[in-house]
Amino acid sequence: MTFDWGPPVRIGSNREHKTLTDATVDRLRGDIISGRLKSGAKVKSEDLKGLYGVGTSPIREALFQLASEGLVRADGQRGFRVAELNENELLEITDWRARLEGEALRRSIINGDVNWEANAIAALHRLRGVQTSRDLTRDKAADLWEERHREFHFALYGKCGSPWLLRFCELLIQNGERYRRAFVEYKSIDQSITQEHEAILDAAVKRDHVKAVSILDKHIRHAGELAQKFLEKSLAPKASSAKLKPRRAGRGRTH
Amino acid sequence: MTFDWGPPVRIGSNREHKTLTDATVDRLRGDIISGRLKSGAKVKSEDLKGLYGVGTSPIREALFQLASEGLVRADGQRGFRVAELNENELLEITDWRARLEGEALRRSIINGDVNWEANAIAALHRLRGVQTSRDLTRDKAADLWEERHREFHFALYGKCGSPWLLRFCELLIQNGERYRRAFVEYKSIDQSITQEHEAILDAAVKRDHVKAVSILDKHIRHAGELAQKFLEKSLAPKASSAKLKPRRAGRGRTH
DNA sequence: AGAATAGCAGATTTCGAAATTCGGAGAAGG
DNA sequence: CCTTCTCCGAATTTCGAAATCTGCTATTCT
Repeated sequence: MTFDWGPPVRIGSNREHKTLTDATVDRLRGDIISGRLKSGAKVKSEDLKGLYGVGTSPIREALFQLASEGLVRADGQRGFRVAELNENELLEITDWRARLEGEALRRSIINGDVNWEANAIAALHRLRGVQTSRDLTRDKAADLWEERHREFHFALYGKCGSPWLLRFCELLIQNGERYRRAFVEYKSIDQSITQEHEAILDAAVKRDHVKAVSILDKHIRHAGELAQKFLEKSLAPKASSAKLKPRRAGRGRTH
Repeated sequence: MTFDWGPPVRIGSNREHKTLTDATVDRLRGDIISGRLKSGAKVKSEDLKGLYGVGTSPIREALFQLASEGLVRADGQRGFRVAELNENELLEITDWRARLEGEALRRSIINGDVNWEANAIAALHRLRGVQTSRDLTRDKAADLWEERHREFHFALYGKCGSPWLLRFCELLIQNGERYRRAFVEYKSIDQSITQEHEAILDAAVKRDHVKAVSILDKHIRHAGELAQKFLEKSLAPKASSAKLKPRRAGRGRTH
């Protein structure tokens, strides 16, 4: 009967979709974060209507929601486009992720009970499970790894006791993930990333929040630098491919 | 020609409304923050359609946007309601406001140029201008004071250099303002509040960020405690008025 | 009488089409 | 030849009605 307070904290795909709009939000969000919809691409509701098989309203409603989350920009009465990626924002997101997620982890370690530990352990185990997948470049596999990865992090932060903090982390993680998936070509997961996860969980379960937060900080900045390296490489070097963000997004006028 | 990066940072009422939906968002947000739509109240699109004189779509799109901002909750297929206020959230918002706005102010003082100073001074001057209004309980006057107040704070934070930080501050301020306006019965502005504004601006212009941030911190926690005091008084004491959230909200059916 | 089910009225969600708006192509004028 | 204005097609926004869903009420069965 009593409502949860604080902003709704919901990650990625929820099991039950009561509403067509909800389903569309998740699907669209997934397509943007994963990079299937490219940075800066125009989003034509007409196209999505066909693609997702829903009417105008759910798509439009989803678009407005994602605009508030920073994944999409509403452009006057000129429709919507996928938010542009840029290096400054990556830096900013990485920095705030490190700060806020660090705080969330610290508080969770202080507040967390055995159940919290169990959830985190379970989440890391599930993450290990998809780790072994050979081919993470395939959409399906990458989606799955990222989902488990998010779940692990949020299992860690779950007991921070602050819905707003969780919401902020969620927004940052979501937007940050776009950079990894847009630029980092990971065939298989870097071993050091995996080790960091283990180390964070270990310190967390031992209630050593100083150590845990310190590793998490390194983990996040590490990921940020990796993405940044690729991003620079993509933007700077060969002016030939300068027009990355290839037009191939909108399928309107080929040629 | 080039897009601003980072999430869109827009406060309250924007000058130009290109789209009916945009106008509806601002209007609805105003009605929620000001308390004209009460905490927990059901939001019937049918009612708003009549009240605002627009069709289903703009209202629905606005509702989804506000849901992402935390002012409204979307409830399965059971429609929307104004987000509930509660004491825990007030505490949380106050704490995060102090932290994040403090950081925003610190960075702005470090980055800010003469123009930034000028804007802040001008904003405070405009705030002083409405300060003299006799009757701040009237919607119009309170709306104006709050708008100027927000503008002053944001003028201060404007040079923090971090769109995400600004966005977070914006969300917190918005949601925090609801508590003041729901519970604090301010006939005239407390003198100490006014003095704090002056002191913050003074320290900011003198580039003393330690002092400025310290006063800001006090300012925010001060406002939080004030709201909390009233909130407790409203919730706890007389079970008689247990059904606070008096009906007088919607001016639709004066029965 | 109590519990469970069917039916109904009120709301909400979803659709498809009408009305606006944008941006460019082409004509007219300098 | 360049600029400005007008008109047209494409896309977006907005509306209003049809389809669904929810929660309550009345009815029926045990």
